[in-house]
Amino acid sequence: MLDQVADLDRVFQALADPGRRLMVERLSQGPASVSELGRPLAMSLAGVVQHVQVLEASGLILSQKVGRTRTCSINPAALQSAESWISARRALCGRHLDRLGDYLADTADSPGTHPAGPRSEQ
Amino acid sequence: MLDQVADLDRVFQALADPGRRLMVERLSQGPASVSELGRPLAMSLAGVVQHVQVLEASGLILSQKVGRTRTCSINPAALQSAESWISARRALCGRHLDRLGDYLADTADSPGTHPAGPRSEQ
DNA sequence: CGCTTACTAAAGTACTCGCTTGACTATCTG
DNA sequence: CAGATAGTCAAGCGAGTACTTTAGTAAGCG
Repeated sequence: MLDQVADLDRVFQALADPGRRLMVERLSQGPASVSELGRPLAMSLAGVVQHVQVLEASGLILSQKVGRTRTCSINPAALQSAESWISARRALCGRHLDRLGDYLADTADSPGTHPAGPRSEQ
Repeated sequence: MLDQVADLDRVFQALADPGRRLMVERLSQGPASVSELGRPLAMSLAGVVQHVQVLEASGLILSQKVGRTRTCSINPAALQSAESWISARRALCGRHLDRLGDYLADTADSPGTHPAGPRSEQ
C-alpha cells in the first residue's frame, strides 16, 4: 500500500515502450518464455531480457525459471492499478467538462466574440 | 488515427512522471494556469513549462494563451485512449487466468510436487 | 511610464534508457 | 560427451530526460 506513487511511475514507464506493450499484449493471452516474447522484436536476446526485467520490476508481469527457460505471465493487478488511476481522473473531469466547454467556446474565434479582445495563441 | 502506437508511447511516458500526474490531477478538476500547476512542485517555472509541453505533446492537455497567461485544460480523450488499451488487455487475460492459476499452482513449491524436479527460481 | 508578473527560448549538465557486444552458465538433445 | 539452446551478467555507448540558469518578451498594474 505504501508508495503507490513510485509504483505508478514504474507501471506507466514500463507501458511507455511499444516493445514492452507488445510483450504485455502477448502475455495477456497466456504465459510465454523470454525468447518467445522477443521473437517479434528485432533485438538481441539480452535486450529482450532487460525489457522483461523492467516489466517485472513494475509488477506488470511475473516470471519463474524452470530448467533453462523462464516463463512469464501477466499480473492483472498492476494493470488495474494504472487503469483505475486513469479512470478516477477521467470520472472527475467529466463533472467539469460542461463548464470547460463553455469557457473554450467563449474564448474561441466564434461569431459574437469580443471585437478587439486580447490575442489567443495556438 | 494513424500511428496510435507512438501516441500511446507519449501518453504513457507523460503519465510516468509523478509531477506530471499531479498536474493532470489538478486539471481534472478544472483549468489552471502554468504557474498554478507548478506551485506544488518545488521546481523553477521553466521546468514546469517543459512538463506542460510534454503533456500537451501527448495530447493529455490542451492550452491557450490569453494575455500573458497560458490556461491549460485536460483532454479526456487522450486519457481514454490509454485506459482502453489497458482494459482491453485486462479483459483478454481474464479468460486465461484460470489456466494460468493451475499452471502456477502446479509449478509452485506445494505438497505433492515432483520429488527431485528441476529447481525453480524466484 | 516603470515595475512586476507570466511566461518563453536557449544552452548546459547530470543522469537515465535502450540497446549492443562479448563472455559465461546452465540445461536439453542426439 | 559434443553441440545447440535459453538465459544471465557486465561494460559501454549514443540518445533522450529532467532539470538548471540566464536572458529575453509581452501583458497588466499603479
